Formats: sequence, structure tokens, C-alpha cells
Amino acid sequence: MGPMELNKGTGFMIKLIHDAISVKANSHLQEYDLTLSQMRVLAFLGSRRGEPVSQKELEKIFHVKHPTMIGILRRLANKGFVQSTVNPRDKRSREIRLTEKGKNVQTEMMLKPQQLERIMHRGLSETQIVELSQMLQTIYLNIIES
Amino acid sequence: MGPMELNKGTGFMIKLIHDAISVKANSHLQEYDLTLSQMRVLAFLGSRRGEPVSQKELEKIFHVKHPTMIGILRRLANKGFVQSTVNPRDKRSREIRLTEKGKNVQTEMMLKPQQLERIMHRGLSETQIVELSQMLQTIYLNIIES
DNA sequence: CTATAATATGTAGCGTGCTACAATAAAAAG
DNA sequence: CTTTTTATTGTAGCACGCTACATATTATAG
Repeated sequence: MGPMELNKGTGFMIKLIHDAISVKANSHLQEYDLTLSQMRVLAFLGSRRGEPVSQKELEKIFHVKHPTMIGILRRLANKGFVQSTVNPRDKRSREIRLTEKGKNVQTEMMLKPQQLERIMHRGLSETQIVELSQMLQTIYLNIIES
Repeated sequence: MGPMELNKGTGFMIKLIHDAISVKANSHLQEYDLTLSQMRVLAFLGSRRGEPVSQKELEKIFHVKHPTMIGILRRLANKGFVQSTVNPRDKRSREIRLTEKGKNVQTEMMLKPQQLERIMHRGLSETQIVELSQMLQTIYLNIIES
């Protein structure tokens, strides 16, 4: 059960880390009635300080297809964290905003993402973290462009 | 839209890569009527050369909970790639084996996983790949143990 | 031996990805 | 101006993670 058996290729390791992050983050976010993907969206909306964002913009920022973002926003809206109104200047489009409840929970959780990052980076030097980030970007672009 | 905006933290990059691998691999595996998770299970069963494996073993090897593995195996069995029989020595347990169809598709796809790995590693030196692998293992253990 | 605990599998239901198909509104072409 | 194309959002249905609850069998305690 040592680290030996973990050496199964980069793709598999990425999957293991992804799943582990989901489980860990979601269990911590349960107390706020939120998931990791939902929290990321709330954090982004909070960074906009009240300026509305369209669904399309959110899809591009989070690199997901539109049915995925619709689902996340629907659940956030059902729980009262965000509000979605038709854009009067383009009735195809919708403007997404934080509600008061959304603003409150967002400010309450501002620090959380950095905490998990710090835990992940334990035992790695600053130099290594920079190199890791560059390699991950390289890998991502390699896949996308293949 | 350059690489600049990708710099959003290790956790988010891991998610992006995970999702990109899924989409790319699954689109290639469509012709075999398989998904990436299903193919990984078939590949492992193929490496056992006919020796049956229990569901519990597969859960440990792939680091998933039992309902997840049950689902993957049920879909593989419905498509005729694997066979599941009760273990006569322990009727709680089930023995999973490849069918002939499973063996054929498994040998046909032996090389595929390495191909995607090679694409992912483009532009990285051997040294970097080793360092990356070590850092990913560190990160995984950091999360698990936190 | 019997009662209890542990183990392996199964079911139900949810969130988040996806593709494919559809509807409405705006922009472009004619 | 009308037609066609493009853009944005929506719906249906699937795979695969998960948790929580349940069932059946084996192992352990008493």
C-alpha cells in the first residue's frame, strides 16, 4: 500500500488527484450547502463586485460546455445564491449576479481555496511549484491541440 | 485567450487536464463502444491472463468506491466484455473475468494508453517527467493524508 | 452453538462532466 | 425587408464519481 503502486502514468495520477480534491473539498463545503464547482463560480462572481456575467462568459472561464454551466447555475439559483435575469440589450443572453446570500457565503469562503492549495504543495519548493505549474500548462495544451 | 489565463492554481489546472483527458480519450474509444474507465479495467483484467479478480480488488486498484466499480462492471457485462460469477469459496464475493470479446478488444487497444501519455509529455524532458511524477505523488498523498 | 461484528456486494439518488437535439433572438446576406 | 446564418440558452439522456442505506455471507465473541 506504499507509494510504489501509485506510479501508473501521468494520466492516471491526474485522475486520482482530481477525484481526491473533489472528495476533500466537497466534504468541507457541505456545511455551506455548496460543491467545489459551485464555489468556484461564486468566487468568480464575487470578484466581479456586482457586475453581471453571462452564462457564455462563465462557460469560457471554466472551460465547460453550456449544459454543464446551466446545471451549476440552476442549482445555485435554487439555493438562492445567484440570480439570473434576461439581458435587456440581448434577450438571448442572461445576466448572472450574486444575491445577498451569495455575497455573504462568498466572502466567508474567500480564503478556502488557498488553504487546499497550501496543503497540496507541502514538501514542494517554490521553484518546484512554478515548474509544476508550467508543466501542467504544457500538458493541458498538448491534449487540447492534439 | 493565451496561456496566461490558465494560471489559476494547481487544483484548477488538474481539473482542466482531467476533463480534457476524458473528452479526448472517450472520443477515441467510442469506436470500441468503451469509455476510459472501462478500458482501464479491461486492460487490468487482460494483464491477469485469465486469473479472476474480485470487485473489491478492482476498487482498491482504481481507488474508487464500490458503487462506482459496480456501475463500470455492470456496463462492461451488459456489453459482453466481462463475465461476473459468484466465488464458490466465498459467496459474498464475485469473480470478474474477460470474455472472448473482452480479450480481443483488450489486445487491440494495448498500445493506446501509452500514445496519449506520449502526447501529454511533448516538450518535456525525461528528467521533467520523472520530477512531475514525483510531485504528483507528493500532491496526492498530501491530499489523502490531510 | 448462537449472537454479534465485519465483509462484499447491491440499490437509490445526487452533482458534474459530456453529446445531441431544439428554441429563440440577433446579425448577416440577399 | 426577408431569408439565412450565427449565437445563446434550454432539454434529454448518459457515464462515473460520491454518500447513505440495505442485504447476504463469513468471521468472531460469548
